[in-house]
Amino acid sequence: MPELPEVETVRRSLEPRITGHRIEAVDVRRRDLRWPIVDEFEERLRGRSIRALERRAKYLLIRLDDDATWVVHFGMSGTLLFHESRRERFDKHDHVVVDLAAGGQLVFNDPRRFGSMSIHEGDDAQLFEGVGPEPLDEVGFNGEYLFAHGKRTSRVLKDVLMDQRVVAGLGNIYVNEALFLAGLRPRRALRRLTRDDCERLAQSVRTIISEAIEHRGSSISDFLDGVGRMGGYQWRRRVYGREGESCAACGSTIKVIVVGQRSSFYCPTCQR
DNA sequence: GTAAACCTGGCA
DNA sequence: TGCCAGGTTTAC
Repeated sequence: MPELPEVETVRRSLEPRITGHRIEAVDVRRRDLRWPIVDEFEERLRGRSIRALERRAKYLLIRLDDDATWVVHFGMSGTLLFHESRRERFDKHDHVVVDLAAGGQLVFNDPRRFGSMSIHEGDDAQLFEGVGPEPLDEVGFNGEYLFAHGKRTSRVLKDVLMDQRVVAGLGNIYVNEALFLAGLRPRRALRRLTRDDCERLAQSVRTIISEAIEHRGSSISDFLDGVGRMGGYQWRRRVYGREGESCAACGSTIKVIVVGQRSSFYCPTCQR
């Protein structure tokens, strides 16, 4: 589910509701997520106040008043929902329940358990070691960066953009959409692109990610923000999940191929 | 590099 | 029943 725009949407929805609040109780109902929740998790959170909410790549970073960070990754199916009043009955996939002193409650739900949660001490450097630049950072991520990277790899565009070490936060939906906007096929080799191609591709990534954040992410099957609202970008998809439909730009039939084990949707006419 | 693995639910 | 899914790690 969540790529960068969805995580950012969760961050924005939760920020005004939980910033400054103190954590009163923590109930871990299931510890075997993608990485097991450590035994000390509850005691590290209990009594702390939430100082700020940030995001890096696809990680939600909940800053605590002791300078530790509560790190959340949503995997494919995770949600973190804020409830104004506490609940007592839980779904079988509600794995972590955090009660706030003011009366609210945060519930982490994740049917597939590809998500994870941990407490990180100190600064973020080691946490994000090897993670690529944010796509909206024009200094770290731009056409020249992609062009230079192309000199070091024979990989195809789809693989490169999906690689979190190259650029952080993109996933299958938005890589497909960015490649459509750039007019480039998923199987094109990065090393074969011109500087102009790379510039257009970097710009397309930024455009798609910005639009997706504006529209509060994509709810294709089950994404919800921090208060249970669906996103709106699913209505604006141009290729992802549209196999067999006609391209809005040219009318050709959208095709799907598998690249790097993931479905890649593209318009055979608009993308070359 | 490429594939298989993790896990559950929904749909053909 | 089998295949597919917004992700990431691990193992040939």
